[in-house]
Amino acid sequence: MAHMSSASPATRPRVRFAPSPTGFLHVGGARTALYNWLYAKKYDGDFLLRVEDTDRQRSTDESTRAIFDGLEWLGLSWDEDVVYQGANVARHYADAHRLLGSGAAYRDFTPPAEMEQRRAEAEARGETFRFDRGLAELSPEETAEKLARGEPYAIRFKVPEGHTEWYDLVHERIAFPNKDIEDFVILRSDGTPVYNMAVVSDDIAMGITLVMRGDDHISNTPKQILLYRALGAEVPEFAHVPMIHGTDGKKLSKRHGATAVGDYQHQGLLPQAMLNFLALLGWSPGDDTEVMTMPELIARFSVDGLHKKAAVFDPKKLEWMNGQHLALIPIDELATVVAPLIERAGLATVADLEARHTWFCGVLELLRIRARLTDEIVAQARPFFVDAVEYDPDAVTKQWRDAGTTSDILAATHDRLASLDVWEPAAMEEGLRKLAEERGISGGKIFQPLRVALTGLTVSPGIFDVLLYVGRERSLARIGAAVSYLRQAV
RNA sequence: GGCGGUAUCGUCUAGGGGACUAGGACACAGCCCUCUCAAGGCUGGAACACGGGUUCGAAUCCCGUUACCGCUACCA
Repeated sequence: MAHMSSASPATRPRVRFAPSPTGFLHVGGARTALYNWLYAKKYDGDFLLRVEDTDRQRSTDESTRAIFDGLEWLGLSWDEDVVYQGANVARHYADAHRLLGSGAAYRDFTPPAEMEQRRAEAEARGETFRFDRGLAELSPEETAEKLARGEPYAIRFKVPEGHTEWYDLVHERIAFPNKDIEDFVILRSDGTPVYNMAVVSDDIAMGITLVMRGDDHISNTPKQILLYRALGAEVPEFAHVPMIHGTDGKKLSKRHGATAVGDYQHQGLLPQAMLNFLALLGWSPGDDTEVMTMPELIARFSVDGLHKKAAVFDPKKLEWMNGQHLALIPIDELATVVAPLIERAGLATVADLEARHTWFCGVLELLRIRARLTDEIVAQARPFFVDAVEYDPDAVTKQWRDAGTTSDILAATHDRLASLDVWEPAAMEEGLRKLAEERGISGGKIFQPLRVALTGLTVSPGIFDVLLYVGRERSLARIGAAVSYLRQAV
């Protein structure tokens, strides 16, 4: 679409994210919010939040809270006050009546039950039900009569002849013949607004310049454009982004595992990794770049890179992405994120970690490269915090098979380390390699049993780093304890 | 059913007429590195849905078919 410049907006853009508070913040919603947020940041616009709570049956305060929490965790902060759609029903009502007054809409006295019956009958005959304006729109006399009798009525929009089209920022031109659009209800007979009416009324009031939302709204768009025009308002730009599917190609749902962003937060994901991953699910910078920080994402984001095709959510790649960000994040920042988790695991208090900040960061440096989730960091941090380790049975059978020779080697290892002048990796390695040479065994024959003695496990960071961060006293004590344990076992 | 949307490795994608024997990433397999595990490096298998056009030439443009998705409510 050469004639549309989607590269940058002419006026200060105002975009919005408009979730219904009927559940938790879904990854699909989070991504829509992200794209809107990115767009606002990129072009120095406003990112507004509107809670579409007009469905009183399904909307809950708990959901509203969960959506706020999710957005806050992700760092997708919004401008201005949150708009609650339910607070604007008076305006929606007034706008619907304005349309009635101008002749763009009409009263429909048909009881909902009758409409339903007609629909069912048509279906029973195997026909496609078509709404018949001729049956719904009454003459002025009939209308006046029913009005006088106080009969309830809904207000329907009178869809004009012709066709409705727009240049979607992701799909380019989309057109609908108006004959395929029924005269839709904009105000129910109980006086409450229907979705399309509320959305358009609110978007106009909020000064929204670009409506970026899921492509499940494509068929609502012509109705909304018609409403803008009938209301005499400027039609905003539209960008319909694709859906996110589960691994079976179906719309993402609970069956596909975690779909709420809160679940990922609790699984040990970094918000920037979640955002980076989500950004790439429906958008591409145009080259092979994948791992990006938020500033990079803002700099590179463009609606031109938005995709048309639904993407499948791959948790494996999300984890990989998190691993990349774990390696990228400034260590102090990581310490801030992990410290509360360490405390929750009962290993140390946040205050304690602050007091030993340098040491703590050193431990994190050791673990971050090996972990994909912050939870894994916490699990692997255990040996650095506890007083005595528990021996993993598998580790014992694998590395301590022969208790006699193992205890012998560990005892020698203990003495060699204890004789060191300085407690630092280079000296440790030199001493232990020399010991191995003297005994005519490989280094691994010393390092592996030692690893079990220090951590209780078969896997850990480099053994000299473990010795360094566990510290001289505790290391020697643990090795001694292992020797006793093995001698007792003999 | 009607209308609309979409269609490149298993998955995320690059590609916008010749640079494509189709590139990268995740996952998978092997190798290297190595005290274990990761990380990292290297290698490998793996895709243009199908059929017609347009063109000297199509993954790229057009049409159709198929498949999938969405909408079709006095839900949002």
